[in-house]
Amino acid sequence: MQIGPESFTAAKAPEAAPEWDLLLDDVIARSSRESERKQDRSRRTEKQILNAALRVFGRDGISRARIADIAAEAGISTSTLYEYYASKEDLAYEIPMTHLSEFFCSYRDATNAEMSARDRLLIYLTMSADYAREHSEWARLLYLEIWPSVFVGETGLKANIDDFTRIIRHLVEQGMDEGWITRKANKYETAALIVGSTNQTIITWLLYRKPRNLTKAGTEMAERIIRMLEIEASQA
Amino acid sequence: MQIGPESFTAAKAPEAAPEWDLLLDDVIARSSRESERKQDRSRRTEKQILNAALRVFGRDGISRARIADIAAEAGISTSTLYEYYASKEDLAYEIPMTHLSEFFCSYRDATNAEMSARDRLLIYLTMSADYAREHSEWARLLYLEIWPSVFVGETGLKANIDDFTRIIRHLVEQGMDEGWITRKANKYETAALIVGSTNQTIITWLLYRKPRNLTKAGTEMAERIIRMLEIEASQA
DNA sequence: GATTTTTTCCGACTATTTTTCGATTTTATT
DNA sequence: AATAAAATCGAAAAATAGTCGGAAAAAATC
Repeated sequence: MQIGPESFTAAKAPEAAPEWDLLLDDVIARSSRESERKQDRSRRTEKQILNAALRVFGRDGISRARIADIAAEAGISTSTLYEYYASKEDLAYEIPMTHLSEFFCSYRDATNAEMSARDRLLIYLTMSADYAREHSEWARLLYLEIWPSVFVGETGLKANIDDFTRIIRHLVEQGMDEGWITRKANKYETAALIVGSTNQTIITWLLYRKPRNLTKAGTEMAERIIRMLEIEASQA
Repeated sequence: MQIGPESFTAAKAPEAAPEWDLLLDDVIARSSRESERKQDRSRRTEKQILNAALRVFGRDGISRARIADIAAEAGISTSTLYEYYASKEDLAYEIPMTHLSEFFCSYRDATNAEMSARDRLLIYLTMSADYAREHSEWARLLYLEIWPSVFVGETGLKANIDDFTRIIRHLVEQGMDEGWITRKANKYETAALIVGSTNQTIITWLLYRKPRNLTKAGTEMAERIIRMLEIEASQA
């Protein structure tokens, strides 16, 4: 039995809702960082750089992409680019942020604490796949180059990527409370199963454009995993 | 009904065994390539380069690693290294081959066509995780840097990585024949679920060294997936 | 609205790393 | 031992990343 702030609250069920909202708010706050630039002009430049970087990185991959190309694509000189980002790596790791933030926001808009964890998980996985389809250049960068990178740990992006799986772990816990996810299996293992299956579907599509319809494949995969978890939990 | 060599064989069951062996032989043949060097001296150099590259890439990652460091580690000049590999990228993509070949061989030794597909799948997944633990530098390179890379498609390595999942797809088909994998779900989807879950476990371990015991985690994950597939198939 | 301060931008430069090439050494062949 | 072939290396070129001081633009102050 743990001693903590929750010990003094009356019931557990009513507590779940605000806790979920707090998690999402926390995640969104961390992923959306305001520009520190003073002039409109340079906030525009900032966006131009990020857009150009997304295009060039998406086309050439991080290692093959050249800073000079990105600067040219953004319509500025290379030295100006260095005014904004200390290195190519820094720039690369900055890109996923913006979209991740947008994704988390649209996910928050699409759900609310009254929904069951089961539905929220289904929506989360479905939206992940669909968002990757809609923003395939960004997804290429995130899923194929940055997520698995050894060095994410050294950047501010790490927390954002961890948040992606933290949400799933949280939903797994709620799923256990709701009774459709077994408590016999380790929650981290369950989360790995969910994340891994979904990401594999997305990655395969990014690399081979198979299956053709990622939205459909993502939804089917999500529905199947949830169904399998339910059946598993219903067994003795 | 397809017309082909198999049409003239008597039964289908006896055919399954050689088919499996052929697949494995094919995979192993593709992954193990002999050196084309004429002198012993340079076959030694070749190995020194690959060993050095594994260490340096594993430590620094592909993009940060420097050719000069690898050459120094191998005890040769950088220009000699270029005599062997046309570029850093070429070198990086050559490394996974040797170990993949070794993995496929030890997998073949650990199984035989008399075993059920269920057991062969269990062993495959368990051995994958265990092999990654034993060769963590190599695994880092393969799982975190090369497998997801956009450019694997342009190299000879692509076929070897595809083989890794091809074996799983083949086992899924046999699992359907054996009746413990449902035919209602797409076999590619089932394979994605299996590969994704397993890889996610390995990748998490490589990045965070969690869970502590990868061999145990890999085995548990494999057993759980198979159990879930069995339950799924047993449902109406 | 002129001047001062801050912010942004760029050209020219340096530093680092990759890659090439011809000369040299080593090994195999006769 | 002479010759050919294979392998190695040092030095220099090519490519790319990254720095710096001052000009230009914008904002703030008077």
